Amino acid sequence: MGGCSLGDSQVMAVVNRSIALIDCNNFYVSCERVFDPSLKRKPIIILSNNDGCVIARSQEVKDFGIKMGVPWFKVQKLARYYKIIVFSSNYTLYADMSNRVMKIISEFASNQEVYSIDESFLDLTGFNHLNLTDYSQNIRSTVNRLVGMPVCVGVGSSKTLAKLANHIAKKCSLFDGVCNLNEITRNTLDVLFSEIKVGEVWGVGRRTEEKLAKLGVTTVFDLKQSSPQALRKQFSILMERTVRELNGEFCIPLEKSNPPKKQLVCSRGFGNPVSSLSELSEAIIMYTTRVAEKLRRQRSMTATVYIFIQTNPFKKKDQQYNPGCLIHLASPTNDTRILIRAVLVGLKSIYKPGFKYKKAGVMLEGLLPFNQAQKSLFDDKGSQAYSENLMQAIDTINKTMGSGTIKFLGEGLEKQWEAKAERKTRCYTTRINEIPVAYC
DNA sequence: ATCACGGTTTGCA
DNA sequence: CTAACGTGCAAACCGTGAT
Repeated sequence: MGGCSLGDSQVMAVVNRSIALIDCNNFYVSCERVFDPSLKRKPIIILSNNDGCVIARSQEVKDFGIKMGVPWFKVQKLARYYKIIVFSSNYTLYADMSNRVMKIISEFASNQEVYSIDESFLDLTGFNHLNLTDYSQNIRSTVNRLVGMPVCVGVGSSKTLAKLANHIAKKCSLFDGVCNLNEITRNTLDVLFSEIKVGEVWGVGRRTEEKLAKLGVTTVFDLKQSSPQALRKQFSILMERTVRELNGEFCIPLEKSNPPKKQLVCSRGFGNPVSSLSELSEAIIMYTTRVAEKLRRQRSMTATVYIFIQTNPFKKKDQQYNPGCLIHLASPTNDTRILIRAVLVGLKSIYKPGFKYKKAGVMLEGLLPFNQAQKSLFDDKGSQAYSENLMQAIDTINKTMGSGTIKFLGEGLEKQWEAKAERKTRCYTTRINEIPVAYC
């Protein structure tokens, strides 16, 4: 905090924060467009895993009124009518593009929180001598020039306001991609906020919006004028914070970008329903392998594994059966082989023939840092070291030669159950054999 | 009363 | 021809039994 050099002065100036939220426009769609510019200005849809739901849409598709998250089969005809171009999601490509974008953004401030695959907060407090609107325009053009990714920037004195500002920047072309709420007058702000539905506020979901409506709170302005104390009683501490943040109070600090996860999951629906124990085992082994890789990447150990299998809840006529099984391991591990042994025992205990299973998953809970993992009394130091070296070697080979180069026994090669991805583009940036010839 | 706990709900991207 | 509906987190909330 500047201006505090008056020695014994206890009065600290309350610095008005400047938080920016940089959010990519139609992120998945924009990733595809970077590698095929002919897709620009064309209507594009990206499908979720298993080609199940619509999870990203270009502006043209939003204008057609196709909603986020709708099952693909419900809009397939409409999509054909509008000549919409459809892709399966290519997470490898999107993750790599995200890393590039975040790296560039990180150069614009010392404190960055990567909030999601396409969003990042920056703390621009202390940059107030600059024109932050210009500075934000600079961020936009730099990201666009270096990786071809269009982004919008919202600036406010709290994370909640930065989010809201970003929403405004995206909706009103008047703002030219940057909305800085800190340089808008109080009266204009009130008008602006009374035109935005309260559901747009970060932390207010569908249920909370309904509940707020019953109290007569329907716009952002209404929520901003509400009493934080009163709302805390009816909702929770989160709602109190949200109201305070709307009024410019900085309550929710920026967090570390990659805190180790407390829980790791790998779950997936099947391309075709599965009934046999052998096929379920293959799927569960593959998910266990993936989740164990995540575990080692964040240098953690786990003492429990939870597995589940599920029938299709949308098929009301089918008999439903959704069992799960929590397994406590003798001592914390990150060894894929130990985890596989455990989950197979668990799977056998819950499996029943005669059901059409649609989805399965593996979950690791109560994770602890590798160096804190309490080794069990009878643990043999030699086998511990062997296990660590083996896993490290496998991870390195799979990382450099391509994931799946080394597999664990039982994952299967046929994989009849594997999810559908019939319209996937190439991994342009991460797989040498998928780079288009023209780029070589 | 209060706590720890586990399962459920909510929200987010 | 028909049927076809994601994944991965965190945290609050809430009922329960134990103390």
